[in-house]
Amino acid sequence: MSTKVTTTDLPHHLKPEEISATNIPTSEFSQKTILDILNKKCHTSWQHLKQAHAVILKSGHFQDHYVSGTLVKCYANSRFSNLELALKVFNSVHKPNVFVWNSVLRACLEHNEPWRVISLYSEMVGVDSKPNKFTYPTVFKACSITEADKEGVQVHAHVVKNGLCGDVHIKSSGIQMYACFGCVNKARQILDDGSKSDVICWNALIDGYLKCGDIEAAKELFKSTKDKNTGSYNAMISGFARFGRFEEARKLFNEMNDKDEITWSAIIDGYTKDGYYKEALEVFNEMQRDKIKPRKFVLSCVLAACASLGALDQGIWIHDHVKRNSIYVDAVLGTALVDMYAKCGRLDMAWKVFEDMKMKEVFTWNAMIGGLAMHGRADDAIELFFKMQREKMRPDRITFACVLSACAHAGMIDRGLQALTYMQQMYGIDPEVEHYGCIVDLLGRAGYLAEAEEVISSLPMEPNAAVWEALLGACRKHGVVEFGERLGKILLEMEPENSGRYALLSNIYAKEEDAMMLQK
DNA sequence: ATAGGGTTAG
Repeated sequence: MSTKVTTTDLPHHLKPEEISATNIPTSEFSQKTILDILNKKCHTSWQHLKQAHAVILKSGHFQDHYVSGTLVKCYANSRFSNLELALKVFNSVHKPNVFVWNSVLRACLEHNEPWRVISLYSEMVGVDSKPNKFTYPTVFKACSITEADKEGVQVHAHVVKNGLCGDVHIKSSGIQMYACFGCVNKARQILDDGSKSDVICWNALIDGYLKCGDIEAAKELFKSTKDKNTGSYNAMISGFARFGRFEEARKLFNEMNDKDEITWSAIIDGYTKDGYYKEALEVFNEMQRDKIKPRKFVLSCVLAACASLGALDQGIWIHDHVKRNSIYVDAVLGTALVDMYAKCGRLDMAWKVFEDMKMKEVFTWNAMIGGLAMHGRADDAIELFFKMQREKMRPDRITFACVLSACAHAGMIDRGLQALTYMQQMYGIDPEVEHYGCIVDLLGRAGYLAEAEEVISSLPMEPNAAVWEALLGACRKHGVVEFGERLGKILLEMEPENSGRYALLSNIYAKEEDAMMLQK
């Protein structure tokens, strides 16, 4: 092994002086020692990782694929996890073997770059590095996430060609993938291909049937599954809850002996999605009596319920729980907190959480901008909207809906119309029905009813109920009875089950009565 | 020898 290191051997991020600073005689490092260091120390200490990297380069162990593959994993999975560095290391490996390839594919998947997984996989096949049974679950999953159905089918063909059909890991991820594409029959074929399946394969198909809406097939399969585990129940419960079939969900739930956090959050989330917020909070309390420690999944669901109920006390309790247990506030949990505080009228607290968050995603900004908009603080909302762009966060269609609604609430017609143009020209986002709803609201609130109606009649799509509702609200505000009445009837025809519409319509009549009383 | 699968969410 060569002990000399030239700069061309180096992944760019490691400077020559960082390598020479390692004065330990490299001959003392065997492969086993290096792997030990990588696996034990380098996940938490950046310093250790860089030193180990230097030693690996100096000692020539970099050519050892077992070592370089592990190094790729360390850069991707350590606490400082950095995909770009992992890729740099990978790119400097000469003729990577299948282990190194698998490590880099995994790294991309875990860093939410499924497209990269697919393109690296085709590169891998192109350079004739033969994938093995560890490669395919990662690639199938990447195809599922990106809904790359053509690629997925091809990859499946490779599995067949390589004679790996019988592997249960490949089977379960393949079933999951086909179900994701809506090809539940293909998924079934994989299960029934004659090789052995395990409970995870069965669960994947149960979930597949439920995702495709075939509840009866799922029930049938669940019944015939011999060794059900918690996951089998969880799949059924979340499926039932998704379709609003709470009695059946609850029945299975009650039958279970060992519920895990997923079981609880499946049912809590089901209630929240269907608007049964009180029930969601009750189940959450039940969960605590059962001594299951809630973590971020459940907490985010419960916060959503608190937000909708305006249950500030419960929300604060959850925030305290997060702090007491030093639960990491990721983008989802943080956004749920911001949203809860904002909807409960505590913009100050929402702002504090927002500012303290390290990981903000576009939906985090949306929650804060939307919260400000909701409370009529249009100027602040717009300012935040610009700040977001200064921080290189790209607004999406929801951001613009929030900004438009801020303008509508504050009666800023010109700014609202500007924002709409800006959205199209700067970000190439075509306005959708939700944006037109905001524009109708914007014009209607300010009393430009004819213009608002004009917008509706020139819509490039079918107006939805929210659009008509915005106009109806405006009619009510400005006491235009006949027009409002006509609209109210349109709405009742569109959504007869929505009782809020009756209230709105009756408000219009009430306003008319007031007017008549005044005339007398 | 090393590495991989299903079920919760925004």
